[in-house]
Amino acid sequence: MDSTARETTGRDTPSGRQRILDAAAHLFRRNGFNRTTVRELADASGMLSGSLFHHFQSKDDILFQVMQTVIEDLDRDAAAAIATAATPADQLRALVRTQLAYIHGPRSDATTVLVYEWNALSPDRQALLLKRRQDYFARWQQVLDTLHDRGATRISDPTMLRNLVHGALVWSANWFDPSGTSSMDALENAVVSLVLS
Amino acid sequence: MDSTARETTGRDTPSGRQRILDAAAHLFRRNGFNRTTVRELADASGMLSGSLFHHFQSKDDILFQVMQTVIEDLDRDAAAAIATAATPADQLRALVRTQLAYIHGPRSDATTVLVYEWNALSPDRQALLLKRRQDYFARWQQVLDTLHDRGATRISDPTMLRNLVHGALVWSANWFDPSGTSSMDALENAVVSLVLS
DNA sequence: TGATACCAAGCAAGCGCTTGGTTGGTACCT
DNA sequence: AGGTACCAACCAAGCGCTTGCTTGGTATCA
Repeated sequence: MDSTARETTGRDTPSGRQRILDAAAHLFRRNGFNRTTVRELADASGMLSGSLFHHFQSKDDILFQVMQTVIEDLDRDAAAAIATAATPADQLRALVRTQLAYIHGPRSDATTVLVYEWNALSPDRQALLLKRRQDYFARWQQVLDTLHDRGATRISDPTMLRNLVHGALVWSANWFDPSGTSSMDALENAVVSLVLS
Repeated sequence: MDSTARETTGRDTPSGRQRILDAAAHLFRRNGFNRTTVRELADASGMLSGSLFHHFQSKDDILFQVMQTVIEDLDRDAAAAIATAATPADQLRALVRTQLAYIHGPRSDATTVLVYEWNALSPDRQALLLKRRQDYFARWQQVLDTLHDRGATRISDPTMLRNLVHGALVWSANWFDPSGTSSMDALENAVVSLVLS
């Protein structure tokens, strides 16, 4: 499901670079990119602020790396999940499950940062990530188009449906508690049944 | 629908205070609260930075006032919209329409700021707005509970449904263009049909 | 011996906010 | 009617602090 283990030197102790990325995802999510200072980030990574810039060019670059890693992994996992699904309905479910796993699983910090701190990233670096974003949305679009052609969706405009579902999914980061009363399966079922007629 | 005309001295020229609030909503939405400086805000309001603090205690206070105004108006308008609806299904439609009017209408800046800059507000000021937020959600909850009791919804958990729909609605600020090809009526219909079975 | 990873110290710029003062308008008193 | 007092709204300047980032050096290990 993920590839968190990359960028380490030993087998168990994350490298400085990875420690920074993990701490950044966590802090950027909780306090936002601009409210997080390089000193806080260095502190959480177990070093002094100046040492961050041995690993990254700038604070902006750290945000970019966090986002790039997660968007590439998400797109790859989504493609793999679709490939193993037999029917279009199963493909939809696979997409929903993959997205929910990113939003609420071990990569939740980086995923939430990707969605909600997008505007904090400098426009030129946004442009570098845009293609992957479009690729990912194109996978959704194709599945929903197919379902629509077969009359299986309850909304006539597949693009609008994709946007609405995407909103419902990413907003769940703000209210859904995976350890709470309702399970992630229940959430998955609810989202899928929103789409299908 | 709104009460934008308050806080003015003449009939057409907004007071300094209102100019600041309008500019703040616009800038906070486009650049975020923390990336907006008091100098930028003052410039957009036609005064120098120090003069802002004649009208407000702090930059934080400006954000608070923007949010408070819009949340109170939204809650009031939602209550009024429900009151004029005959059936629960009409009440749902009224809620959707009201929310969409705020997200994409003349109050879109302040509404988007309320949703997406919530965490930029200091916790003590968040607490001051929490009751209104809860009141607003309670209106949704009541309508969805009623629909659920009558078997009119397609998801068994009304609270989960409320959260999913809320996400779909607020996310539309990031993609929907009211002046584009698909109208706001189409969006309203899509959201309503997402809920009803 | 050279590369890697970090520390210690601090710089330049920009931040939110404060201060003291000016101005035009309104209310009151005689 | 004219003088006085007051006031909101703003300007001009800058203070104290934090910010992202740089620099020069040191320890470790290949």
